[in-house]
Amino acid sequence: MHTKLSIIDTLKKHQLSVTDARKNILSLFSESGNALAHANIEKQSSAEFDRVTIYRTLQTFVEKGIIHTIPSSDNSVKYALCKDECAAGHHHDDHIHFICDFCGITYCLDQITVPKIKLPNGFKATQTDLIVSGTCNKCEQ
Amino acid sequence: MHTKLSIIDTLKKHQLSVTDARKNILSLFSESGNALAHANIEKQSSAEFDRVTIYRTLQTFVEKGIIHTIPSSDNSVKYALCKDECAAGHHHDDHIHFICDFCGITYCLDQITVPKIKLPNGFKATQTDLIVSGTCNKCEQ
DNA sequence: ACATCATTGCAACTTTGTTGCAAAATATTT
DNA sequence: AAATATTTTGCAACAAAGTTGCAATGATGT
Repeated sequence: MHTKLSIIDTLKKHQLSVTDARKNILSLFSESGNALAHANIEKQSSAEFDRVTIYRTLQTFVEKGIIHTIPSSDNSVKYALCKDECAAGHHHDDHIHFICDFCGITYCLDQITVPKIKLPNGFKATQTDLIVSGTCNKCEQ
Repeated sequence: MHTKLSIIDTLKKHQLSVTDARKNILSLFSESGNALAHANIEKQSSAEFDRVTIYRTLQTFVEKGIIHTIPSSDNSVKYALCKDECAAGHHHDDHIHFICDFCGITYCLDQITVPKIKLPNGFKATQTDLIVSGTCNKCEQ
């Protein structure tokens, strides 16, 4: 097992200067545990930071390998914390994302890994995203 | 095997009135063969149809089961023709989508089906999207 | 504490998506 | 085939989402 890095240590580890916006937004992710969309962040850290700052912070975090994007069908990309093995430019988030149709929460199902897919000749995969949607364990009756 | 439906027959089959916009946009899909984003359609049928018409047409096609959406990480949902088994409200597009990082083309790899995923207790899947990105067979050297 | 470098907020803008309504086109009835 | 009913389209106006340049503020290392 590994020890959980503090917010500040995580930023320093990725050679980022420690600012209020970054500390705040990063802690939103670790507190929530699940994926967040830009809109979520804008509401939760309400009126604290400029929209532009949030855009740029998310962008920086993705570049540095702190968070990764999760594709979606409704024009609202979500972001979630990467596992520790992710480094700048090298994302290794081969787990499954589950989007609940009822509560809207996006879960990272770290336990389940994406099965290897055999592609047709000439196709080479660099990234694989598996997005499952349906009903989560809180919303089932 | 099944016989390929004409553009007009496809529209009628789904109880849609046959209009220029629908014929035109639907034929763009069957000619291209691959997935198209709203932006592609707006360019290809340039200045012919209002932006709003394209939005509404795509929405209608999705509702009727003529096309399906393909999630993406860059805030640009793409659309592709459904296989014939799709009906209104019931999409059965359990194939893999491949997005080429170089040419940007999104392929529907109909040959390969998405493997069944065992979810944690309490999670029920209604839809599964598998998006692979990398280099396609035209762009490899 | 100071100088340097990076980050933030503001303003202005572009792009993307939505809604209401009148005009035009399609479908339906006689 | 013409008249009516129903849908669809385009326009305008708007709302939301994302981008860029630049001055001011804040962080970092010596």
